[in-house]
Amino acid sequence: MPVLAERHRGHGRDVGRWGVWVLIALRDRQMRFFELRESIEGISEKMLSQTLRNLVRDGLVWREVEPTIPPKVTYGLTPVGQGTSDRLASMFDWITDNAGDIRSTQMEFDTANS
Amino acid sequence: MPVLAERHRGHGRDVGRWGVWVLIALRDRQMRFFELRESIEGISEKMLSQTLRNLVRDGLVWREVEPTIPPKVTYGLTPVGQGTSDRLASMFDWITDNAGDIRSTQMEFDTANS
DNA sequence: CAGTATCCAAAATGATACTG
DNA sequence: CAGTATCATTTTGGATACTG
Repeated sequence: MPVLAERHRGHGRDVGRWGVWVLIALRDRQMRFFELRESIEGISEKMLSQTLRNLVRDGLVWREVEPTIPPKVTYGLTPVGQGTSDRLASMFDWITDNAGDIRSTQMEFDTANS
Repeated sequence: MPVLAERHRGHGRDVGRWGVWVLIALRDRQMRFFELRESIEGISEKMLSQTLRNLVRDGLVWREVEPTIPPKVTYGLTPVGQGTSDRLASMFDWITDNAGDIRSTQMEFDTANS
């Protein structure tokens, strides 16, 4: 999903297939890096790190470091990120609520085209 | 963006980076294939065709063929697709309205990290 | 703990040509 | 007009090892 509704290269940035899940994960509460890694099934450290960097750059997520040893790094939603996440969640809820419809349509489609 | 809020392979389907733009484009009115191609800047026929097939499969978009020569094929949003598109648009509007914030955050970020 | 670096595999996309 | 087929390329992601 692109941040900034622009398709032209140079502006905006794509948060990739993982960005939406990070935004959703942070909706309930702020989290440490490892908590995000554990709560987002299937994400690698590399992709989580990369996705977070882009979201921070875009101002949707903030990052706070406690320079202890070992360090603690916490992430959370900024106001803009919160609004984005809320609207994203609304869309997900809509899709989930209509999952029955979607599934049967998919099955009909796959049956018709096999 | 995944259709069906599931990350596990086998279910849901990814409408890719173009799906959101198709959903947005069809928000105002139904369109023919070539109209979509012209209104979505940068999309190739291949990707448009592929994206539309997935959206139809997912029941977010309907497809109607007039078997004339040459054929006319029209696409539009189903009720589920309309709801999805509305919520997507709401998120885009939010991001657009906050583009100023986002841009300055990006610039600060890029300055700080160069 | 929270990353980065490197290398490789896989998937998505683009360009071009072609068809009913 | 509305696609599909094929191939090249770009992009993305995963595995692994390493570091402050």
